[in-house]
Amino acid sequence: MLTILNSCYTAAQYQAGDHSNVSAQIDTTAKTPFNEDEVLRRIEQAVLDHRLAPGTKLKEVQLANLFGVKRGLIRKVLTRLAHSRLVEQTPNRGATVASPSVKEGRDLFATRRVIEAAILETLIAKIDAQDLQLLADMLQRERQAYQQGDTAHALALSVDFHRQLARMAGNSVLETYLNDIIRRTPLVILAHLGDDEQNRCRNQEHETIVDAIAQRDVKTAVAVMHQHLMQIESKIQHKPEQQQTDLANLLRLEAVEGT
Amino acid sequence: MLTILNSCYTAAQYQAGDHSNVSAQIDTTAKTPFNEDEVLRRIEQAVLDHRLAPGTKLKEVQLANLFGVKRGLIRKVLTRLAHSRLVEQTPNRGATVASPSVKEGRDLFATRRVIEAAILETLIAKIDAQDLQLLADMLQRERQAYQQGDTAHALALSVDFHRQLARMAGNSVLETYLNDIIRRTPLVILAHLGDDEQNRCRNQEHETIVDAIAQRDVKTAVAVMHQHLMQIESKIQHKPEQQQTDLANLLRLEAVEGT
DNA sequence: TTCATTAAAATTGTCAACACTTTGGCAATG
DNA sequence: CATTGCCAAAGTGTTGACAATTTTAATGAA
Repeated sequence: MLTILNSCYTAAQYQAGDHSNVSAQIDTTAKTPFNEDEVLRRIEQAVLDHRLAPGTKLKEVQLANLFGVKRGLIRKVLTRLAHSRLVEQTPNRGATVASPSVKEGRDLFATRRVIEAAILETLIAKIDAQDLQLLADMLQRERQAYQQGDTAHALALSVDFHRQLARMAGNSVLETYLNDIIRRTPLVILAHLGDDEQNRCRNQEHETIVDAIAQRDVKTAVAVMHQHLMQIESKIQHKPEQQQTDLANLLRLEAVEGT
Repeated sequence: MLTILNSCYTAAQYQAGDHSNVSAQIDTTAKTPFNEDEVLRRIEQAVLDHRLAPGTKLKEVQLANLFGVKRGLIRKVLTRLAHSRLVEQTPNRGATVASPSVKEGRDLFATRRVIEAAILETLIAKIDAQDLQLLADMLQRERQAYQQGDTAHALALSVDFHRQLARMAGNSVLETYLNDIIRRTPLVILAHLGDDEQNRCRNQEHETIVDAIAQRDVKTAVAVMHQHLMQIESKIQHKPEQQQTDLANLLRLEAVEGT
């Protein structure tokens, strides 16, 4: 299982249509019967980690080989991804990683401010000491990751922070919407900001938000959150050209760290 | 095409599994090659019109026969409906019309208040005379439908009003979310309120909201909208038993009015 | 009756094979 | 040299047949 995913084959082989080599390796070694949800999760994660660039073509057979699953399964996954707007599907022309417009990016951020504000308001009205402690612990870990320079981990924890607020607020619809927005945000950032360090959540601001929550100060919490998100949103404007990424490398990499 | 849909066969025939009769009728007369979107739209519309009760079983072959399409297409439609939470799918056990819990109903309404407020705020900042006139026209038609006692039409127009505000606001994400909520609301109402006249938008309040918009009075508009939604939300509490509805009748009916 | 047990029927899930559409290159044409 | 028409290759879309699972019905024992 690890063998497959560590084994080396060039991207050229995929793109030239030379799949025989790959298929062989996967067919023989593939002891991991990825299921639908698992495949979905991995592609989503690749987007979340800024490893899948907007515009990347997602071919059904290529993905099927890569994961060692039937094409039908990939088809279902692509449809689901399309529904959450992570990929765009065009009839007879297949699927590509979505490339949100500047307008869509702004709408997304504007809506995010509204949703996060609602989450804070709901959360502050009901949060208890235990949850506050949990948040404090998360911040601790996040700070640590930043200090150790583990950017990838820090990014993941930073996303988790926002998700955790939503979960604690206890409104399943708000939570779903926030998760939807979070999944789509990396594509906006990649398409219109570039993958800078700057364009990420700052730990400092997360701490300020938790302080305000602890004080039950809705106004401050919302204001800081607003500013926090604006920091990134305000930079959305220009659109550098998009590079076609090497699918195999990206997904392979991720597959290694998984079980 | 109309022939099929007007022709009479009892619900018992479906539920007893005697599909041969139905299939014959549809196979011979079916000149309407419903496509995926059309099938989806009709089922959604049936929910929106309070014609499909929560908990109704949706069998693949039954639907396929009813619409005169392949099972594969129905399968895709059901998946899409499941994604927007209008139906619930359980592996190997098929799909049923969703039956949202009281908790989910409350979350839905709470979120709706947030979204509609954001829409009003955005809209008031940019609305022009032309759009205001359009809203006035819509209200006019809505009032008329109420006065003529055409409840079904009034309900449809009432929903349109909320949708139109979202469209005019110009934030595609907010619009999508509101539409999502609107689609799911009838199920909550049916499951926990019953199909009373009372549990619907009041035209009067829509007029008040438009007045506030015209005055660019965000605070009032949001307050009235809040109250408007609360009126319905506050009643969600008890849950009468659910009747299993006769699918054929409902969808047939709808099919007749369509093109 | 009530509860297991089992067989049959109904329903959902999967897949390989085929059909259809798009893409890209090449040659002929103007 | 640009344009058009054509063909093969690469992709995507569909379907009928079969596999797997759940539901229903029937049977029999306690």
